[in-house]
Amino acid sequence: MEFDNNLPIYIQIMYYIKKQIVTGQLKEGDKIPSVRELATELQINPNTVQRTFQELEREGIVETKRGMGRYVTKERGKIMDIKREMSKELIQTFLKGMYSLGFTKEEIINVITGAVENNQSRERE
Amino acid sequence: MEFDNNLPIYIQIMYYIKKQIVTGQLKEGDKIPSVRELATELQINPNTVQRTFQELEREGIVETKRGMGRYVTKERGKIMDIKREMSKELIQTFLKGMYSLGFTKEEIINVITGAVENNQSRERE
Amino acid sequence: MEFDNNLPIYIQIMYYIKKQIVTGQLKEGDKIPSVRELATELQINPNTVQRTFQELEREGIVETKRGMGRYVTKERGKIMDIKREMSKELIQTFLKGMYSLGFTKEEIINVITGAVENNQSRERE
Amino acid sequence: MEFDNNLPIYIQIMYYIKKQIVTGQLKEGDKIPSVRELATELQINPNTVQRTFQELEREGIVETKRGMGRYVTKERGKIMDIKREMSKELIQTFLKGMYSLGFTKEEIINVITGAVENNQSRERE
DNA sequence: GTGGTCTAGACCACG
DNA sequence: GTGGTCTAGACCACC
Repeated sequence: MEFDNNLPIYIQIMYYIKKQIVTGQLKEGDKIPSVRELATELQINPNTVQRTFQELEREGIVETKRGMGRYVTKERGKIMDIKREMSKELIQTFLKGMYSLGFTKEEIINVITGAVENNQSRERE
Repeated sequence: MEFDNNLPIYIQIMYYIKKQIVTGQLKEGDKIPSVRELATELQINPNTVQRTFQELEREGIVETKRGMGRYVTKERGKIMDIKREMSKELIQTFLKGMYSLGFTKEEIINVITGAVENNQSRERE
Repeated sequence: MEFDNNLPIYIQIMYYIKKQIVTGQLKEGDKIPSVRELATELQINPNTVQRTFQELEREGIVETKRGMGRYVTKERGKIMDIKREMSKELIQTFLKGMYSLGFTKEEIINVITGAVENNQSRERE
Repeated sequence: MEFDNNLPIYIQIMYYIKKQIVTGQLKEGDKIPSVRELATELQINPNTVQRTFQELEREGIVETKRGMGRYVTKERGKIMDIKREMSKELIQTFLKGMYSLGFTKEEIINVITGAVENNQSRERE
């Protein structure tokens, strides 16, 4: 995994894990890797991983069982929430940006339809 | 103008000016405000404005005439490039995000069409 | 290190570091001094050093690892590029100047051969 | 004539005129253009031209005859001095740079011989 | 007037 | 500890 220098690493890992949950690669109740494991795997400072997990816990996505590791929350609703929330933010950022560049509604729909059909930006990283 | 605390001020001003150029509020060859002018207008430090302008110049959007101020580049092509580039980046970020959340092409088109028609995120700022 | 008043300090430090890389005093992957270190060592303001490093980074010569310092790029090719680029620029400036003074090719070769053998300008700084 | 943004315009014009003198396009005693003429021709501020001429006068290359305009000095020695001085500076800058990049004497001669024969950097601007 | 550079010192997020 | 950003204020060269 490569990191984007403009974003805090711990945020990027959060996204990484959230995506795994949302797309089902990590299911409800699954154990997630330990701090040390993930740190050596991603070649980063354990403190950074620690911070990632703290944030995920704060959001209620991950739960700690003392001495047994960390687990994805079992609440299905929570997981759906994440997906909805993340997509909503993506959409808003996108639309706000396009509007401020002067694109009209029609243009936006056209441009997205075109991009999706040309499979654009599916590759890359 | 209000600033978002999560993004460097100089980046936000860059966007602000780029948008003005892209949407035609600033035309090719127009003089842009001096460092000191903009600094007092936006209530920020001249150094911060200076940095903004340096970046814009590096991108070839703005040109400096020694002792006479700064001007929007006269190359029309450059301006079109900026618009294309900015929208392309928005689209890629959006699509990449949606795909990685597991959305299909059809879902993406649907969700955007819906959002656009409900006028979402048009207000704000 | 002494600074020439006619050239921005940050440019002079850039050259200084580039030379160290090109001549092998700094090798690929080496850690370079932190902003604060170099600032106190050179008796200049940290902001000035910061600017130097930003420029070097923009040129791809130096890479930042968040919270861990900056490192010379590991790409050997890049380093060779720098040397080639720097010498090419020296040569072009020199030749262009000599030609525009009306020197012929033979005269230029003669004058350089002579100068080199008399060890000119080897001393100084 | 195009100007390099990194060098003061008045310096660039000084070089421009000196070259014309050294290469014989302007001969001893020739009248040089008036401030106004040169300013409109080069599309720059008359103050800038004025400053150019002041500097040239300070160096004894140009003489003012009140009400009659400015003239290239009639002293041949002076003109030879300029050429020698300008070339000497070019050579020193060049050699100092190459040495500090780690080039040896032989390499410098080789590289210059090669460059001269390939007619490099003769074109451009 | 303009932009370019520099200093001094501060605060913050990150690892 | 690290780098990134910002403020405040200064000085300079240039036009």
